[in-house]
Amino acid sequence: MPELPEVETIVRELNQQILRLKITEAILIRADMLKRTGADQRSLAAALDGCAFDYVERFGKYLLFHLDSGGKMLAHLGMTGKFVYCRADHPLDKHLCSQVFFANGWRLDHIDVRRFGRLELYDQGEEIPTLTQLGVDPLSSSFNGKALKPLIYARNGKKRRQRAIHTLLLDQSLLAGVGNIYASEALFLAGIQPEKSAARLKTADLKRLAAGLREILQSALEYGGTTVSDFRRVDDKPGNFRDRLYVYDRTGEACRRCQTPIQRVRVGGRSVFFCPKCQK
DNA sequence: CTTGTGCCCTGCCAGC
DNA sequence: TGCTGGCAGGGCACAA
Repeated sequence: MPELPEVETIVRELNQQILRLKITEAILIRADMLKRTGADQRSLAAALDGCAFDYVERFGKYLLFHLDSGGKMLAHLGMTGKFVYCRADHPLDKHLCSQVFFANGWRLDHIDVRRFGRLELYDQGEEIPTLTQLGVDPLSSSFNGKALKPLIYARNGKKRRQRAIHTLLLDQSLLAGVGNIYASEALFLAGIQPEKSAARLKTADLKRLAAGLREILQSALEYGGTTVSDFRRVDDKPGNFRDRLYVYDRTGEACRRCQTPIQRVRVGGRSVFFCPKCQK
């Protein structure tokens, strides 16, 4: 599942490979992937044909493609989405959702098995509400323990949140880009039990949690992201961070720090992994 | 406002 | 062997 490091990996690769290439044709194959009202099968071609991408940006787990027309294409990869840049005659994937053909004889495929992902088109100057609602980005320079305070205090006032800290880490309006894998990993690095109520966290816990988030996201990025099953880079190759995970998907395996078997629990309907000895 | 639930969708796997 | 049911999950709509 593409989270912050995986999306950042893709964005960097796209910026190296597809900028300023003239788009000869864009085809929407799965019309239901284009989510905004009024969008139909022809909308993608209408927005992209004859243009070129100026640059691609990441906001949390979203990719924002800037067109030289001033228009923008917002993409989310959901659970199983990927962008693959390949020669125009490369075989078609069974789960192809859209294609962008370039004048250099290559194409960019958007492929998504479960179709939890989405594309949205925006005109020049149009506001993108999806992005303005996102919380702080854990790789931004200003990110620290203080930036995590919205996780433990309700939006208006001093009332403390009672929910499990793991659940709050997944809330994109509080913290943008963290998903199930890195929430588990960061809580391990911070030594915090994932079911612990946010109300019981202290300033020192938030400081360790912020440091843990930065560390795990930064190192995952250096390894091109984590592939559990579906994530692929733009060249269709997997990321290399899976072997370095501390707890995620390691039920029963030895903790890398104390050898205690890693446990799996359900928190807020999600599978969460932790070391019962290292995390309190 | 907060919090919880079910839905979207397909591949995979256990069980018969 | 081949079918079936359950499970997985990010984001969103909706309910309480």
